[in-house]
Amino acid sequence: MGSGRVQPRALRPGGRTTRVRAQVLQAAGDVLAEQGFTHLDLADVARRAGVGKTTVYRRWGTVAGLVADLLIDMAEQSLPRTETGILLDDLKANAQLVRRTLADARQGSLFKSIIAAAMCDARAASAMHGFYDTRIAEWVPCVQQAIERGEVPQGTDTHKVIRAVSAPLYYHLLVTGDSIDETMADQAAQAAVIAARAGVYMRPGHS
Amino acid sequence: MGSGRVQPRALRPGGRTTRVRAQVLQAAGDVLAEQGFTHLDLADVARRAGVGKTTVYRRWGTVAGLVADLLIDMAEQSLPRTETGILLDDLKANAQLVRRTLADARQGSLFKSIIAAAMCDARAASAMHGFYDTRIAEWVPCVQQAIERGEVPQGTDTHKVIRAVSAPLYYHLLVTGDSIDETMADQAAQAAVIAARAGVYMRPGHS
DNA sequence: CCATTAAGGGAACTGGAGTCCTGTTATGGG
DNA sequence: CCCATAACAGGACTCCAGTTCCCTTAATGG
Repeated sequence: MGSGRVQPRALRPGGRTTRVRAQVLQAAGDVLAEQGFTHLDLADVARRAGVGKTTVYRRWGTVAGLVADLLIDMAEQSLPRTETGILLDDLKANAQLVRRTLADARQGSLFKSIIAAAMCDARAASAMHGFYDTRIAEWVPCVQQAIERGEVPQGTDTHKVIRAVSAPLYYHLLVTGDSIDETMADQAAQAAVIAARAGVYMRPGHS
Repeated sequence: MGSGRVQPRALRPGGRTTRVRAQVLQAAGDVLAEQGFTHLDLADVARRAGVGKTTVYRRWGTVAGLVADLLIDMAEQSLPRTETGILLDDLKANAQLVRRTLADARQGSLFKSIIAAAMCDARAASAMHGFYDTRIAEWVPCVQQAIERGEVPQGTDTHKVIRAVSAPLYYHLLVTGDSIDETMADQAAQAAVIAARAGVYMRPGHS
């Protein structure tokens, strides 16, 4: 092929491309929060973002693809984590953070839309799994430290403990529509700690 | 208005109407399980049900409306409940029932689609809440009996205990796509019992 | 049985989501 | 500073989900 140096891919992440992505993701988040998953058409997103409709279709293709990219973006924006030195208090802080997120008008609606997308499309689903993996991993050290302090038994599955905190809150969102009160969030943390102490969340292969 | 007796509503629940509903709901469930929420168009449902497209649009109108009616139908089909006399065993049975439902190819996909619908539409959401209310209420007596036996403290919120069993299973479905193993279901039951015994799920106003 | 009228069926119509084509902008290398 | 081209913008086009209109079927009451 003569001089055909196969350029592996000459992407242009500079200026405009990045700006367009930011604008589109912002608009997509707005629409998802305001109108919901089913009312999201890409033309509308493009209009709000002040961007050509073709661009959105070319780069993201489908609603689910857009949600997937939005989740990747969200996962990168890490939230600060408290560290009190007492497992219960750390988990209460986590539970309250989740509660506030789901209670917030914009964030709450946005998460509902994201869940809807994940239930409909495999790509959006795995993006969401990645998002939660990231968020859960941020809080795992709390449990790890509790193990080292002897608060919970050796061989405890740290991820399971963190998941046990959020689970009742998300489930509540699912089965009853109403928002989660602070008491319930604290209860979720308490239940997680008590079960972890009792050795319910042991990794397989530990006594 | 002369002879205008205002007939409150002269519905015809006989033969055909009921049959059409059953056929349409069956088809709707099939499509939701096979194709998912986003790929559900009412014309396709009508074709599968062997029913006129207009009929489906007239009676149910939207995808969400169809899901709502499907949930009402599902809530009516009650499932048998075991009663062992030991709270942990009862809740393990419940957890395994939920696990099997979500693990089943058809049922699992169907539930994902239903959740998607509920996250998009208020009517579908309240239908789903009603469905879960029914299902949870069926298992509440297990906890009530445990209170009477003294297994868990007086003043325990029975509904919260039942919800605590399902919560980790649904959350797992959400956060990681993979199916739920039997160990995890048992753990969910164990955690619920331990937390309930410790008095985490007390109704407000009890010591 | 027959009359009445809910309820269903068929087919043409329509609006907007998604695609395609063509021209324009601005990024990055030299 | 300039060229090559990645990436964007605009508008015409297509196709089908959802609507509308009108006719047919069959449930109900007497």
